Amino acid sequence: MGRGKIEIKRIENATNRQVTYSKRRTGIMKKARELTVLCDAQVAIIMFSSTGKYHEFCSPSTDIKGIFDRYQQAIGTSLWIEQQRMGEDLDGLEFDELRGLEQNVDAALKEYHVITTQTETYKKKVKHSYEAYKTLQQELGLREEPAFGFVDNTGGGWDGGAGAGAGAGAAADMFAFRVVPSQPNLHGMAYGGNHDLRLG
Amino acid sequence: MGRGKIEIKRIENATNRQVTYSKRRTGIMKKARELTVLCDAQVAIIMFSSTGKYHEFCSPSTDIKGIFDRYQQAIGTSLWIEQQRMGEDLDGLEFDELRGLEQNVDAALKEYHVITTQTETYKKKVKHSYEAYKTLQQELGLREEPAFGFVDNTGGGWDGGAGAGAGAGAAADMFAFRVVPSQPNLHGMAYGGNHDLRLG
DNA sequence: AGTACTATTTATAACGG
DNA sequence: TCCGTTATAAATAGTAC
Repeated sequence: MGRGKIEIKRIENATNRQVTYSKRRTGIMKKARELTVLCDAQVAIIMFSSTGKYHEFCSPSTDIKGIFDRYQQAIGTSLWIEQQRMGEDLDGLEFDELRGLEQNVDAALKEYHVITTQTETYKKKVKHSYEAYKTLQQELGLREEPAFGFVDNTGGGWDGGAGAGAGAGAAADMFAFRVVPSQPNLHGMAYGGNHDLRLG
Repeated sequence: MGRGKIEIKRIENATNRQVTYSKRRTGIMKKARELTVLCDAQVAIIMFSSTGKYHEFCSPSTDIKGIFDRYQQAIGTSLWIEQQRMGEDLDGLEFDELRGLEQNVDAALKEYHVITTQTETYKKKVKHSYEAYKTLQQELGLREEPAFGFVDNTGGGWDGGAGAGAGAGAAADMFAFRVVPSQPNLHGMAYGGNHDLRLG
């Protein structure tokens, strides 16, 4: 699709690589959007360029987290079935332990969510500001259709996923962010609280 | 791109919709693969058809979970910075509480991981069987290049993500699966264990 | 880092097993 | 539902701004 045919192998020239990345990223995002509309499908795409910038696409009426959750559940269900089969050869103890721990973790997540709520209020303010800014930016001449979750971190700001329904989705994001181990911004910060989680 | 131009709107005929989904899914997956090779990018794609079937693509040397984690971290870092800024208007208490809870949840995850290890052994066996099967299938005539994480749940089986480096990644998947709320297969199963998580 | 311009290559809609 | 064929629409490599 171009003046000449190209081999599918790493483009060594960094500039050309970046240009091709931009063009093809746009193409894939468009295809994804068409697929969701034509075929009533849910699609989530995350991309990181070789320079570390990320871009995303997400079907309307949901967000990346929502689709990833659904994916985990789809994978998890078959995993669990496999494990049940294998469990026939085991004494079943570790599954009981897993279930017990799951209850504890779930309870922890609930408490975590409650405490996060207050912070959510402020998070939403940032998000709404950013979205207002994005809307304005679009009205000033961008042809790209709204109502889709394109995101460009070049703006240095917030997740601009337009389809994301604020509320619970935002809270879930917050948690997922928290659980990521070794969150760099936490280092060197004093902790004075004293929450003792005793669950179950 | 076809005998006639089509409007980008939902295809009402279910059969045609499914056919178009299959064709265009293949096209997007191919484009994604080319992008990863040409531009040295990381790409993760999750799709759900209108009938609920899922398909995925993932760059080599990682898995969907890994890319999603990176995405969360990329999003999360800017979130955290925003929150630090907003924190100047607050007394900082909820951040301390969050940090404390994070420590507890992290500790819970560690213990969870330990107990999961035993089960991992069996999970890997399933995975390796599946990969062996896939390899054989490819050698028997499929032209599709290996070394990419295409997955088709139609096979009713395991995540075929070839690039996934077993070990820790698999454990992380296991946890994520567990934490998904309302995991249907857990209902109606007795729990006899008694793990009391007391952390911090 | 976009945008615009084409000659080409590629994807795919419609149709037939 | 999936595979092959073919005319056509779309994407894009190369290029210059």
